[in-house]
Parts: sequence; C-alpha cells; structure tokens
Amino acid sequence: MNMMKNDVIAKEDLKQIIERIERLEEEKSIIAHDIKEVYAEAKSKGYETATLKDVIRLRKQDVHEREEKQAMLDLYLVALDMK
Amino acid sequence: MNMMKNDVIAKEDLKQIIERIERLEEEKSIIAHDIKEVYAEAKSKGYETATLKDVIRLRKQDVHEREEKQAMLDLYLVALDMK
Amino acid sequence: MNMMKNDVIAKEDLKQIIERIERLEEEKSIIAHDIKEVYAEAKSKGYETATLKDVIRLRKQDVHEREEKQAMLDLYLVALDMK
Amino acid sequence: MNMMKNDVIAKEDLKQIIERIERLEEEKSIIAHDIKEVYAEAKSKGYETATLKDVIRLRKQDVHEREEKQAMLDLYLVALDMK
DNA sequence: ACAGAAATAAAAATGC
DNA sequence: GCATTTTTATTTCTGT
Repeated sequence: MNMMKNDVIAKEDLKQIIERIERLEEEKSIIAHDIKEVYAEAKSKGYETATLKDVIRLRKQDVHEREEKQAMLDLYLVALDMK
Repeated sequence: MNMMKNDVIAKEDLKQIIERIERLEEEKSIIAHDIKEVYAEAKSKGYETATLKDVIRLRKQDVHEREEKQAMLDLYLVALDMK
Repeated sequence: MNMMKNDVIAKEDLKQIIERIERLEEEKSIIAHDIKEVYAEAKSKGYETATLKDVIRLRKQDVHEREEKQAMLDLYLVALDMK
Repeated sequence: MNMMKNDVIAKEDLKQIIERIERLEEEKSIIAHDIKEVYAEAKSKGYETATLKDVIRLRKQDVHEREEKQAMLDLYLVALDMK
C-alpha cells in the first residue's frame, strides 16, 4: 500500500487515471444538469418537484425488500404499542 | 402548490416525465459506478484513493481561487500560532 | 464578506471560536460513543441493531406531516397505476 | 438474527432501550445545532465558515500524519506538473 | 443572498 | 485487512 510513496510515480500513468476520472465526472455533471432541466420543464407544466422526487424515491425501493423489512418492523411496533 | 391536487393529472404526461428522469438517473449512477472502478483499479496499482481525490479537488479549483483560499487559511493559522 | 481578508485577525477572538467548536465536537463524539454502547448492549440481549434503527427512524417522522405528504403522493401513484 | 422474531419481546425492556437512544440522539443533535450557531455567529463577525472548518480539520490531524499526507500529495502534483 | 432541506461525497465502523 | 455498509460532512438545490 505504501509502495507509491517510495517509488517514482509513473507520470503518464497517473495523468491518465486523473484524466479518466475527470472525464467521467464531467459526463456525470452533464447528466445532473439534464435532470435539472427535466424538473424545470415539469414544474413549468404545473408539477411539483418535491412530489415528483418522492415518486422517484419510492419507485426505487425494491418492493420485496420493503415487505421483508416491514414484517420485522411491525413486530417491534406492536411491542411498542405504536400499532 | 395545490393546483395539481384539484386537477386531473395527465397520466401519460406524468409517466413520461418520471421515466425520463429515471433513465437519466440510471445513466448517472452507471457513471458513478465507473468512477468507483477507476479508483479501485488505481488502488490495485498502488495509488492512494484519498490522494487521488485530493488532486482532483485541487484541479477543480482554479489557480486564483486556490491561492485566495490558501492565503485566508494562512492568515488564520498565523493568528493561531500554527504557522 | 471579504472583510477578514484585509484586516488583521483578532487572535484571541479567533482562538475562542475555534476552541468553542472543538469543545462542542468533543462532546458530540462522546455522545456518539454512548449511543454505540447502547446498541452494543442491546445486541448482546438479542435485539437487532438494524431494526432498532428502523424503529427510531420511524418514530422521528412527525405523524401529521407523514399523512399530508402521503395524500399528495397517493394522487401521483394512482395516476401512475402504482396503487 | 431471527431469535427475537420467535420470542415474545420484552416490551418494557425494548421501550427503555429505544428511549435511551432517542434521548442521546436528541442531545447529540442539540450539540450539532450549537456548533452550527457558533459558525453562524462567526460568519456574522466576518469569519469564513469554510476556512474555520479547514483550521479545525488541520488541528485534528496530528503533525506527523499531516506531513505524510502532504508529502504524498506533493509527489502526485509534481508528477502532474502542477507543482 | 441566505437559511434550511435534500442529495452526494467522504470518512468511519463493522463483518468477513 | 479488505470490502461493504453506515454515519458524518460537504455540497447542491429550493424557497424566501
């Protein structure tokens, strides 16, 4: 792990790694920008950004996982008189 | 805020918006994953992830901004006898 | 906003600010440690950490707020045939 | 993992655990809030939050560690002709 | 422009 | 000790 510390760093190799990451981050930020545009457009049609985001979030959760988690959770809620 | 609540929501329109966002988010997360892979690969070659991130961060700031920030930090450090 | 940059920094004042923050952060990390201990103790009695955390999270949500949010969300879900 | 699922949960015991954690988390969040206030107050006096955080971070690292980190960073920067 | 909330990134802890 | 998951910190976004 500390190999690089004592070695000469392979300049070209490092440069390539850095530039690859920077290119990917650039692409990522372009997409983030695109997403913002979609929200802005939706908002101008009368949709609420916050609720659209809620829907997206909810759809992301895998249904099966949600049910499994719920089963155990219910048990605890009953024990706490919250259900 | 409550306009949509009282209107009929244009189902197909909403669906398209949601799906467009989801597609873009999917692309974004693939790229995020690619970035992680580059770091992992770099690590396996002996580079330190934390330092690579430091470099990326430095390169993102432009030179002038970086100098300003450092100048301010130095000022504080001197005041605290840390420099 | 850039006032401090051109002024001499009031050394004692800065020192006090820094030390106040450091003291608070120290307190915070002691409490974080205490929380970890409670979980560890609970775990040793047979409780699942993950589920305890779920319960804590759920109780944090204000019930009223949850219902309000749900009402609007339902509308969208119906529109999307998810409900 | 599933032991608790098949047992009767000791209601009072569980309640106490949950409430103990909640009390500690409440304390923790009060302190977090206090810290924010200190930063806000400092900001209103003309200090820069970002720089204060830099100082705190530097003081947290011990000298040796800081030097090691900087040495590694310099190595990378030199290889990239950034220094 | 700023405060507050949400999302992302970084750091820390846990389990293997 | 590494890798995955959780927690914390930073950044970004949104509404005022």
